[in-house]
Amino acid sequence: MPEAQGDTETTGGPPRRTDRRPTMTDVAQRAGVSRALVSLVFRDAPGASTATRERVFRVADEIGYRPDSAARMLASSRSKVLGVLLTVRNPFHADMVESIYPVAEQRGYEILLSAASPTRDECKAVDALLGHRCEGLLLLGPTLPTSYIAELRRKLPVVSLGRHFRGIDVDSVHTAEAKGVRQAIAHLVELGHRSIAHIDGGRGPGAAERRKAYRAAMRKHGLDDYIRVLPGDQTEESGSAMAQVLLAEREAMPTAVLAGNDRCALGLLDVVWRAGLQVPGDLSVVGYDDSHLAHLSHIDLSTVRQDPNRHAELAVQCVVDRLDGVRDEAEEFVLEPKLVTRGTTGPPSQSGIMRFPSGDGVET
Amino acid sequence: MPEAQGDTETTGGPPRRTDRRPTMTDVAQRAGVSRALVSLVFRDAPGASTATRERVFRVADEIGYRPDSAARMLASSRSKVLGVLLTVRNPFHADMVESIYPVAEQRGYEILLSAASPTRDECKAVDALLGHRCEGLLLLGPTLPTSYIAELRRKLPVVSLGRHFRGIDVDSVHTAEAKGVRQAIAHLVELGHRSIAHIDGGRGPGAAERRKAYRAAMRKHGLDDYIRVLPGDQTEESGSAMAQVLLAEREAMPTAVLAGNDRCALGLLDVVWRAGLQVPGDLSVVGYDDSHLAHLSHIDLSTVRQDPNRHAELAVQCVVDRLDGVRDEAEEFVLEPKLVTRGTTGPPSQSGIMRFPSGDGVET
DNA sequence: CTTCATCACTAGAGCGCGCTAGTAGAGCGC
DNA sequence: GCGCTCTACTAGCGCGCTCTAGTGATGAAG
Repeated sequence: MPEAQGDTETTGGPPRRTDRRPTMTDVAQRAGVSRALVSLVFRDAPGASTATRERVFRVADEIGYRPDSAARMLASSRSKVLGVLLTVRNPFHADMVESIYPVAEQRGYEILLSAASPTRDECKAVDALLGHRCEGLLLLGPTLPTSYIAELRRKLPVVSLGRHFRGIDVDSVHTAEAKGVRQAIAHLVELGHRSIAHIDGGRGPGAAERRKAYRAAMRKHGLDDYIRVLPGDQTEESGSAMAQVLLAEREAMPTAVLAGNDRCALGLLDVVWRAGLQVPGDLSVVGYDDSHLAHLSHIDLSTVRQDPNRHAELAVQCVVDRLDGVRDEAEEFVLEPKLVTRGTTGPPSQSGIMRFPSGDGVET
Repeated sequence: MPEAQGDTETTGGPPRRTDRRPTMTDVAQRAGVSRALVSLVFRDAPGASTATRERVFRVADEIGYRPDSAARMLASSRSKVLGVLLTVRNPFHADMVESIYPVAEQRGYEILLSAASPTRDECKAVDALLGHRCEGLLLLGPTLPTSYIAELRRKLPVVSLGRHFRGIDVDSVHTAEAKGVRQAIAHLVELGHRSIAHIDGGRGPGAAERRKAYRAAMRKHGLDDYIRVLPGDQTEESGSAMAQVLLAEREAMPTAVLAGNDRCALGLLDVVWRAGLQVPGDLSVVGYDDSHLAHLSHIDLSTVRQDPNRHAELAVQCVVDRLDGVRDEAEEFVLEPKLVTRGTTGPPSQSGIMRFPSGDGVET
């Protein structure tokens, strides 16, 4: 049977798909040049006159030609694609993704997203990226084991955002967690807080460092006795659960909490607000990340800013440099965090319940 | 300078990247069969003995072979890839993405994610997907103009989730918005509410229908005089902004609010809780979507459930059917919404005075 | 015996592009 | 005329795979 491959004018063919996608050959024919020339033009390579260049673009536009990235990457054995592993529910990841797109584009790379979720583990998500010929991988707060990352790294450049892997040849971009935590604690202490608890981030990126830094900072301020790490996991759930725990303590409750991240802080805030406490009067709360949730006006969360844009920039540059063979040894970019004081921190209330027994060694 | 590129067998090549990726030919050679046979095995096509099949898989595993999807889609002119357009910040989209992955996989399709954001409009995101040879498109709550969608549809099967486009040959999967709204209003009325406001979703998916249904439902219950649509846009911001507006009204404040979606409800709740009001006593709140945010234990939001899993299933099936040529005319899948009553709805408190205990807890 | 179907496998032509090597023609100096 | 360079273009191979059209080997039917 004759198979009329519908082109510009439909030919009432079999119940097949829509129009055949135009190829470079179509453009070449219509523009009266060779296929190679069209290729030149689309790669923005030298060797075509301005007039021809324009004509080619015009014709391409007319017939709706769009370079086929599959063929392109096959032929060039360069895909110009970077894979991004993210957790789809994480707002800070969302922030970074938004920053990654423009940076990658500027460097001439496309971005492929692959989401990990409860039902789709990170390995699987990474596999999908590899199958699509990514040249490099940006892993957002990966929880993959070090050995797996090392294995990955043998295949392609990998950069981990928000988590540093020591001992293996993998680049990383993360914040100087300790510094951020120190700033947060210093801020709270300056406001007059002494009983400052920390909700831990569990196995989450940066959690271990934050925990450690919290303890150190508290000690530095002579608040050893107030050190209190509550278990958590960087989700709203853990924030609200810990809020319940704290509320149950009433008078013994800390006057400030450093949450494991913004999500955790939000969970906590919701419960605290709901219980009728004043923030920051009855409880000051500091988050971590400064994800877009934090600066919603009604939340107005004091938090430690991790610049997603800068993360993105460095990470993309990292991978691209590796691909260009500019660099050979692992690099660790440590970004300066910055405490952003908003509305959830303030002096502990003077008028309410006296939380601290005055005159037993605690300075005021 | 000599560049020892540590791989298994160094070939002192140019300062190139890591190990060459193994190809089908490598597997074939090592397994002592033809390339075509390996192809057969990996496509799970008939024509290979079980023994050979196993051997091929074993060898492939040994050398770390992974089919190259670029080459595959080029050769087959079937990419087996579906593109998903999402807004990376939208939690309901996150829910749907999570559901789409397994469903697509089961149908033998891969998923490519492309995120729209304030700095990357939907057109651009769609373009990226097209460049990657997606065979079909799932658009999550698209805000693209109808004409653009129609144009897209001429190139490939498209299904819109959460929004219906009338008059064009595009499939859609969405909830019977009116029904959900009716359930919500009926629930509130039954609890004794009369003054029920609605925060509008602006141009968001389903917003127009919900608005209309809200008005109709209120009228049905004889509450014409209480009809009140507050402007909004399905974000936390609009929820909190409207909460401020309502709080300022004190005694005149409605006793219940139907928010444009869950995010909006959350923004509203935060402000209301913070102001010291009791939910649901002083104000009942109903969301829309039942995104994962809604059932966080501390939020415990009454909301109208839109089943993301079912959305995903139908949408994928929709596109796949089109690709298989099973169907030819546009189809509209309307899903049953289901009111989920949780902790944010209850009878209104008897006296309006109760709602503002101290008389100056709220700034105006 | 021949014929034919079936099974297990192979040869080889593309898919749409990138890219190297090459060509035609113009311009220029001698 | 010659050779030379430079610009503007083209021919055609091959990236890693799929897929049609085969090939030989085996066994059953005639």
